[in-house]
Amino acid sequence: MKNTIESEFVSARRRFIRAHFPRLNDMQQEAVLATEGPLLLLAGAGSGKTTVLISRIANLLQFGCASDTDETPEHITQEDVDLLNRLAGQKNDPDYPTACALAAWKRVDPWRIIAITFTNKAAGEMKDRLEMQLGPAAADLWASTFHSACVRILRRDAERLGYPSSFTIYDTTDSQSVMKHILKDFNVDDKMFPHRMVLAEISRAKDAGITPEQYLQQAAKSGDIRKKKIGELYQEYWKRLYSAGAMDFDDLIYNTVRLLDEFDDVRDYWQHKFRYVLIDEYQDTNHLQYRLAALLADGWGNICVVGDDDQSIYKFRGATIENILSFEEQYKNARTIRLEQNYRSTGHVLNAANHVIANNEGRKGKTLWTKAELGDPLTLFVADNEHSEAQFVAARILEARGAGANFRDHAILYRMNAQSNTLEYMFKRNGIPYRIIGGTRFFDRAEVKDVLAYLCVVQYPEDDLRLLRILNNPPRGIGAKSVEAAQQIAQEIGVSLYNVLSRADEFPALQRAGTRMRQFVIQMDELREAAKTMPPDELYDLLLEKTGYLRMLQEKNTQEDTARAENVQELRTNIVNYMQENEAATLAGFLDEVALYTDIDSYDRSADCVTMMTMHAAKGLEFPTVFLVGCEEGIFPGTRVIGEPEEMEEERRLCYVALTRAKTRLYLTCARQRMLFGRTTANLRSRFVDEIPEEDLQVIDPRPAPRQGSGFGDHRQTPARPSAPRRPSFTPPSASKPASEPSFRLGDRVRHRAFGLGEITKVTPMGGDALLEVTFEGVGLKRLMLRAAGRFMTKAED
DNA sequence: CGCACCACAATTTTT
DNA sequence: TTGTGGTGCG
Repeated sequence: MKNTIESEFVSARRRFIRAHFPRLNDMQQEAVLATEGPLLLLAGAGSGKTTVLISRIANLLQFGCASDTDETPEHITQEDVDLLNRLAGQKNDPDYPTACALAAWKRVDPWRIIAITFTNKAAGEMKDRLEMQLGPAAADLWASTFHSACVRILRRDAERLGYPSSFTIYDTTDSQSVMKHILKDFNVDDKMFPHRMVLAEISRAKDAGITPEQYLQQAAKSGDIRKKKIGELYQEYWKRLYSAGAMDFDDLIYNTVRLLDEFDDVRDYWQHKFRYVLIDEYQDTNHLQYRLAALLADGWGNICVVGDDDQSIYKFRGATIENILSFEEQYKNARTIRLEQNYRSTGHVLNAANHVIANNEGRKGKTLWTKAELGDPLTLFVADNEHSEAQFVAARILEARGAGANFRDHAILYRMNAQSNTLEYMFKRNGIPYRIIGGTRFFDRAEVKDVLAYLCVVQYPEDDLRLLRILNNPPRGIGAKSVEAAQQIAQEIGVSLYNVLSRADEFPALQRAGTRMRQFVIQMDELREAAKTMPPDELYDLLLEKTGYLRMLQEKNTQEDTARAENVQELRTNIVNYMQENEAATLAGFLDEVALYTDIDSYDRSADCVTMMTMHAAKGLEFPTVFLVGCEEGIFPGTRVIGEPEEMEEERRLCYVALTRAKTRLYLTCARQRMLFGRTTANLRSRFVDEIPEEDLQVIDPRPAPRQGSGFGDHRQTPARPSAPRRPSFTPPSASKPASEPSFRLGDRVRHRAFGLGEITKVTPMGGDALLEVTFEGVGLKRLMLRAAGRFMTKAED
């Protein structure tokens, strides 16, 4: 380019825009300014990735492609250049808006940007932050998950593929349920073809873009009997979902890709619409998602993917690290920017994480660094068993709390959900408030699924799966036999089950329950009629009332059913919330939202609770103090990955993710002996712990092993011993109390390390231990177990 | 048809 | 150890 006033203007403009984002570091600014063409952003943990994404979008909206083009307005003057130079970063200057207008070039309309994230929560946060920075314009921007973006695209054109535009979404359990039925109907042994395995294979096939027919062809060619069978199951699965007007999670992506692939006008429409495509967490995309991203971005070629190959932990779900590793090959003109400065953790934490991940082979390679201080070294606590491990964690938390920290500053991460039990138990005894993320999700609970199934059937009666779920629930005298007969008929004459039920009197085979079936249909039809005019919340009330579902729970009157009834009520709250957030709230919209909703979305950091979750669930979160429990060979890394180098690398990445969640304090714990699934095992400490440099790790071992190196024999599995001796604090009633344990009585004034001064208001002896109710000043009532909490409490002298 | 009892298996799971 | 799913009986 000529060295004229134009080129001066271009560089001044770039400087000006750069200065518009003063709080970003150089690399972050580069990432924000590089708007055009393919961009790979390798963003390490805690490197301010989200801030960059937000700023990038802000840049597009405010300045368009100005920071990344040589194009200029006509008739540039020296004054223009001077203005930009003078006002760079001077946001308070009255002329600043003028300068901004001068700098802007081809500003982007918000609806031309699509930002895809992996969780609703991430999408929601992005939207919130954008709205905060940019005002209402952000509302028109697509910030959503892959799946909800696909639902939006499909709702518009699913009919092209033969699906009703009102298709329902099957979640994992729904898919499993369909597959189980298929296996039964096909007389296939669940042992030879476990439903989960078949579904995984189908998922893989869809990921590779293989239809059932293609799959069967391939199977025939290879002569593989097993493959042939799976092909048949795949075909039937496809057929059933298709005729139920349903898509599973994979279908949402798969069908969107098909839609864009096969229909030029549809592809043109979306490609033209989305001028800038952003994909977050790119390391976790699968092949299908990669294709979708490419299809969406192909129009303008402006695709920015953000990810961290070291944080890829979802290979088992089909994510392929290849997408990120080969991005530069896929897009020859791609630029790559690395964000390696970490703003989250202290030096020791980062150092440990860097060293652990350095043991992996298949990575792009990057090293996080920080300006922060070294901080405290990590602590490894070697516990005798899982109880003393939990005790250690509880003690540290109470200590910190006593020193002014909040419970919410602490997170406990474990490899598998089963590990949470012991911790929960210990926290309950010590009155530590906690919250568990994951495990059985709210929307996975039977009663919630039941009521949702009712809503689904109201919305779309052809949904056989949901219909079967509710048909005799609450019991209506429509037994398995009658249902089976009706299904048979439905299959024979090729109509939906609902259709058969609605004219059950026509079929002699259904005379037993025919009347009851028709009653049911009448009831559902009334609800469907009501649904046309009634708002979702009222419809919900009517449904509970009419179907007698709530009544059934209330009448049983057991503790469990009361909880279930509460959950059913809780779902109503969800409906009301949904209605408040969406002006044009419809039942269909609510069901969409629910289908794509997960637990982690509802994680709210405001409550003062310790957070417990799996390491997987912790991705993207951060906490001042993190406990990584169960750092043992056989648990983390798990038995299954030992001896599998690739799997081990994924496990190590998981470790990297876990370590980098911590801001300042990081505790690792392992137990010499642990009972899991009713088995007691002795495990070596995790190899990942050994990969942490000595200077970053302080080991606390209250009982160092008396003899060492006696070989593997010490660590092999031992059979369960139900009456194995336990730690003193858990001794059965017969054992004598340690003399040091103080005795507390009703009315005693006490001082607790974490909760401060209080008075014992109730003492309930319980099997050698005692449940204390203590009213603490400023904290309120806490229920504590004497044995567990006693060590944190002294009698207060008045 | 509904309930109770017993065998069996149990990484991780953004959608 | 815990939860779930299948079978058999009342």
